[in-house]
Amino acid sequence: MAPRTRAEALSRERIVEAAVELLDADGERGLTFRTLTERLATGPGAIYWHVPNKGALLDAATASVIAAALTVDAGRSPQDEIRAIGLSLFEAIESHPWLSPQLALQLSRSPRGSVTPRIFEAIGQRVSALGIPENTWFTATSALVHYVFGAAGQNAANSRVLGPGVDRAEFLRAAANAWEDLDPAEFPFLRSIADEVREHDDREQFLTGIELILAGMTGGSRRP
Amino acid sequence: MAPRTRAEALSRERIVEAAVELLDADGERGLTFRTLTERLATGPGAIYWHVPNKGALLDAATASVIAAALTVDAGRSPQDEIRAIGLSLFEAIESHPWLSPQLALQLSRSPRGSVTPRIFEAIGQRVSALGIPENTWFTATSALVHYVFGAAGQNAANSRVLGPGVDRAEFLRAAANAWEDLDPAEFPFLRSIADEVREHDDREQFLTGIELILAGMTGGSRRP
DNA sequence: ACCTGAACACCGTTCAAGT
DNA sequence: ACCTGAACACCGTTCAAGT
Repeated sequence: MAPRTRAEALSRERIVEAAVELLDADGERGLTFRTLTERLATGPGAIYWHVPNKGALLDAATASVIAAALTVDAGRSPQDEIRAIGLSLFEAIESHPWLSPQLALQLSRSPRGSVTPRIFEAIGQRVSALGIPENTWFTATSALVHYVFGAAGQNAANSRVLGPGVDRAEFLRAAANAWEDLDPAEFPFLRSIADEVREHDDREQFLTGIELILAGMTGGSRRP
Repeated sequence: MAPRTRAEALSRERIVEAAVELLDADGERGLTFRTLTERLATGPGAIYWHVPNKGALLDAATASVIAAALTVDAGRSPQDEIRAIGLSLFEAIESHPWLSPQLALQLSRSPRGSVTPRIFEAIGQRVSALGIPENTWFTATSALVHYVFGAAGQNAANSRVLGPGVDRAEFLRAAANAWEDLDPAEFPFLRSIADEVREHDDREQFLTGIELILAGMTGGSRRP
């Protein structure tokens, strides 16, 4: 993490880029105005000239990573593209775990922050191509987006715990073992699925969840 | 927010209780060791005697609110109880918006933090009573939990933006109007659902999403 | 217009000292 | 065993001053 000598002039893009690198390297706590100024070989005042505050900087970092994740190849069906977008977001959050709480905050802020609207738009376009009634589009899209965020968030949290040194299979095994040791009276369900936890594949499970929602949307019964 | 004279001795419970009150009143930034010591009429050292650090305090506050939300009356079917638990969590997060990012963090931490396992257990018990194949329980439960968290998180964010003074209908109207003004080429979907956004009911939409997943689980086709 | 860097207010946490 | 409160290291942000 050697401080870089200032070749080019400072710019909003260079600041955001450096912020993403710091976040990727050390998580939320890796990004402070001290680490940032050191990395960019400048002072805090210079950064405040380009960015109004730290929140805006986090927003910009989030937007730049998500925008890249939302561009996926054309698929052979809307369903395929929904799977592709979901998986792309899933992987983006997996490799940038700091995105998860950030997205949770972004989710609101009305339609101001451009991130959530873009995700809604990307998935909604495919939902509207599924051939389901127009008055179900909004709800169906919301369900998909919420599921993706929830699932990806959990996964991000896992990969955060894992860290660089920890083996994934090892981690799952330990978690499953811990669940098996829980009080049978209080946690019968967790004990019953411990075996499955040990062997499951995150990505596959994520996609199966999308499948559940797609099945409910296109084939399932509607609520009375 | 008058500082309370110290009647009873300090205890972990009294500290957690005060923390929840401060969080409810002013969100995450409302809880600092200064506001907490002022409220409890004591010094920081006294709090550190009962609680190891701020993270643990937030965990305890989360656990206390979630535990209350997870106790629901017996329903007439597993589906009914799943709806009841989902709605109860939804409402808990709605009235304690600080729960949302906190849950996102809690989600991982292996099975250590007791919160996520309890939610999994509560929903999983009902899923296992649905009569679907045992090897689908884990994935189905995960999908439900992730959906609940994602949806509730969005709603929490909304209610955070709303604040005490802002009208809900007003807020939705403004959001819908903003979406209608977006570039038609870039955001055709958001424009098309603006009307629906204006009139939708959060709680109903949330439950319909649960219905989608339930339908996918019990009736829908499975992925080839 | 863009950058410098000292200074400010505030935060979580520690710890020697009291009872 | 439980509490006090001054002190420490660190944080985001400001702003007068430079170029």
